[in-house]
Amino acid sequence: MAKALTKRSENYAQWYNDLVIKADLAENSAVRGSMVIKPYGYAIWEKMQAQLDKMFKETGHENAYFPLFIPKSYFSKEASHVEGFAKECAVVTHYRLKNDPDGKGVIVDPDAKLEEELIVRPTSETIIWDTYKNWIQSYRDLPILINQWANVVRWEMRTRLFLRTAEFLWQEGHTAHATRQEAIAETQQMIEIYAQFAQDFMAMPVIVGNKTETERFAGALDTYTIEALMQDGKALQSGTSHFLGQNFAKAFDVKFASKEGKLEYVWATSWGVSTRLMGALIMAHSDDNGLVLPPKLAPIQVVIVPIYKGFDELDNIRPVAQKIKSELQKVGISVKFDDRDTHKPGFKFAEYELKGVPIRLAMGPRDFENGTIELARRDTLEKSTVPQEGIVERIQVLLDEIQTNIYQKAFRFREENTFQVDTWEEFKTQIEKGGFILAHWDGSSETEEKIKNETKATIRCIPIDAKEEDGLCVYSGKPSRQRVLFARAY
RNA sequence: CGGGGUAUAGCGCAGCUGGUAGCGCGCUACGUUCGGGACGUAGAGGUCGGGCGUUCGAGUCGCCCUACCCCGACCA
Repeated sequence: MAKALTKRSENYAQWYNDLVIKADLAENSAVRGSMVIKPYGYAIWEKMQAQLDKMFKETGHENAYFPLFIPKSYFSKEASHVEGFAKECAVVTHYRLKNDPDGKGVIVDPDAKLEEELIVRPTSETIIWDTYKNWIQSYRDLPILINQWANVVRWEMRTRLFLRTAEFLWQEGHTAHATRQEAIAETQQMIEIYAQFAQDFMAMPVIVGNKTETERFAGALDTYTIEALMQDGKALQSGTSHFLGQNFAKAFDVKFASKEGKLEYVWATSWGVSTRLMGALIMAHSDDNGLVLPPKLAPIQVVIVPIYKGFDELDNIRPVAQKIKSELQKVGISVKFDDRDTHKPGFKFAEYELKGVPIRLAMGPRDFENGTIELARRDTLEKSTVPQEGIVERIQVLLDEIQTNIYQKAFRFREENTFQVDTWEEFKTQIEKGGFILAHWDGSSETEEKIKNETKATIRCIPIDAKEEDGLCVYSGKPSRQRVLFARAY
């Protein structure tokens, strides 16, 4: 009872915060805006990482690592890029401390000032393109398909655990190509990988589309995004893939000799997802009892809780539980047998619900007598008593079923909260209620800006699968050829 | 950066018109419990964010810092 969560209906933001803390995913640190990711939260991130890393490697990418610090001057090479990040950079100006001559503590040694300040990377395009310059001379050196797993720092004004933190973990892919076409194909391939990951592993449906010019990545010619709808009706940008054109190649003078012997600038892409995905995962599925994790990303897929009075009963149960555990492990299912004597079953039930473990097995004396076991699924909270015989197959099937079920639940939610809107009045009313709005837009940044100012809604993306359809802009009444996706966003 | 708030035990909080700090949870020990967050008994734990001032006396009053939180502004 002490751990009761705030209800989603009472205060969604508070619910989210409570959940992150109480499910032991992360906590605020002593440093403003920077979080400590706790072991259980990190375990989920590791599962995400492992799967994404596999998908990147399957598509020919390799991992590398570039420096945390970037010379300040690099940021002045690509104008729009620096403009996008300048206001949120941490800057290293000195390299040494010394004892405060006036008393206690330490001070920054004024004699240890750096010739050129170093920027803690907010993203690595600049240092990577400066490096690629030395790697690329000929078309034979292309493509370069590199990813790095790293931390980055963006000095955000306001932060929220996982969703926006001053320091966060991510991967950033940076590729170099001989042709425009190939770079665009790469950009599209990676957004599709993100979409596939979101849907198949996070059980979270996403809309794939292009950002408008104003919402684009600083320095990109085109930005693809996956947009997910959270339970409170707000959108969460969950991954982006950028076609950078020749902007960075020109800024860092990266040219190659083509087959025809001509010197040409390289074509670039970059793409990334971050620990923000944790926020997406939490908000997409969880309920007032706690986390609901898709089996494919759950650090513990099955937990076995023994119920007993006295150690003789536990001694009966233990071998049966151990046997089930090892049989499940043999087929690749992660299992925890929680035989802690320090907590009662009811406590454990509540705890694993809070932590979103997809399947809970409970076995007591009654089950021991009858050759049964109690099986509870987290997504529906349904309990049933089933025979121990065939439990492995049953669980294998059920894990898949849960994975599918929570995807479908999220998908249904999105469908029920996506609205086609054709008038400005309707738009203003609907945006207050939340959800995705599909509406016509005249394609101008001015209109986009005005809509944002009046409603706080932004164009999340221009969906790539949008069908052509003549219509009138919901704001300006000017002609439009397709609907775009509006929402209020995180 | 604007507006609002908070700072007292590990966490959440109370402490009125000033008199030397308390509650719940958690923690430790022992016992009884154990099929949905157990109970009893006994304990441990606090320079009251920092500084200065008023006062015989400050968690409490005044001033000044600092940090954090919320709402806005900002945010590939």
